[in-house]
Amino acid sequence: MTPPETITPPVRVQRADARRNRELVIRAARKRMAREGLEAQMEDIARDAGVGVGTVYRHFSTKDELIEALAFDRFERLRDVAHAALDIDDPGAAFETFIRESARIQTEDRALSQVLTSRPEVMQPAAESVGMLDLVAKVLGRAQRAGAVRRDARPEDIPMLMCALAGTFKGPFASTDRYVGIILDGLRSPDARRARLT
Amino acid sequence: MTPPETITPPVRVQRADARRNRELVIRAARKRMAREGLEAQMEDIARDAGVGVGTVYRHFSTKDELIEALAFDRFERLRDVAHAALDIDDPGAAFETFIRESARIQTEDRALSQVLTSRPEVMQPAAESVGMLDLVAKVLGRAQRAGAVRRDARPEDIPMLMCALAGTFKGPFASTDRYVGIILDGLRSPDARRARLT
DNA sequence: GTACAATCGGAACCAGAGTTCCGGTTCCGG
DNA sequence: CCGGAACCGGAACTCTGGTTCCGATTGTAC
Repeated sequence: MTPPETITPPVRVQRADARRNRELVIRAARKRMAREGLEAQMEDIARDAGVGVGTVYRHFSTKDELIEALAFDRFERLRDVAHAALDIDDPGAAFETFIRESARIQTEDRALSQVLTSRPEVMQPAAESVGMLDLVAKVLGRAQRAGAVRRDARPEDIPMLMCALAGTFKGPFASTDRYVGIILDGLRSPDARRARLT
Repeated sequence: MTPPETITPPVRVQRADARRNRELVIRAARKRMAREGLEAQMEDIARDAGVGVGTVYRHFSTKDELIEALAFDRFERLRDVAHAALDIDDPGAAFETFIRESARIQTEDRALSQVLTSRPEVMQPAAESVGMLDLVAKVLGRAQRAGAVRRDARPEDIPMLMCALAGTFKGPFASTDRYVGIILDGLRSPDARRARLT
């Protein structure tokens, strides 16, 4: 029997500078990609983070892996938004808040909207990891039962429509709020829409 | 005075094979790009057309130029759709037809939707060359005056919303018709929507 | 039929962006 | 403090895909 104390814990604790640099890289990547989208360059990200490209690759062995990490991160935020919506009493208002808030998050992050529209292989696992579809189904179902949203809307429609909105942010004069409003009206149940006008 | 007959007409008539090849290239490019989007490769296009890359470049001195040519082409089709819509008597139906038909055209051509969502510098001249905005304004205005479409919709919204739809075609289970329907409902005037339900 | 200019084909070239590599540096346990 | 493993930086490499070049070919005017 080897004495127990010689068994080094298999999880090597990361060196402090490594941990710090990883954080710097993530922060820089988030900022760059929010502005420039997925085509932001590794070189630039590294420079912003104040490290060399090599360091970036030590932490994320590939650009896609970095993108994926950021995507997961964003979806956690979306999950929080959904949870917050579920805390709102009025189901219709909850739904609207959820949609508007998610749209805002996308507006602020070009990379996210690109992942949504053209990287299903990245988006799906990220969405799944936070149980996004279930959450959406909850928010939507509640609004439908309350008669605020049309019956024939399906949970999968929501991400799809978010994708759709994602496309519009680049246009010369896109006022996303207007489009969100139009889509919300399109999603409303006829009754709800009529009620809104009084 | 030089004898008039020696003055060669400045417009050199293109050789027959050149004209034919140009057509082949365009056709091949259209097909490839409809399927694969803007990232379709010159090499592949050339192969499909049965010519060498050099030949492609003789006719379109750059990939962007080729893309532009195809875009112009597509916009001509959209213009025709708009004209056809203007021939429909019922303004509301005309509007709906126009939207649905344009959406269909986009569904069938990935490159077009990519140009719409991420190449304003290509799209704008193309749209302008066929007077797209005016046409849209006409179709929309008529529907609005007839009370079929909400008053606060603006002509620029339409291309924007088309852009939006363009984003959704790639998703795993996108039934574009549903989304077009939702957006149409969102665009309808409350009266029109109510009337629809009876 | 001939000549010559336009055209063609595709190998070679080039630029950009991701990725690798390794000598130098830094943290950390003893 | 010291030794060495972990980590860093960034020059160099690679791979991809657009673009160029030029000898061979082909259409057309005479």
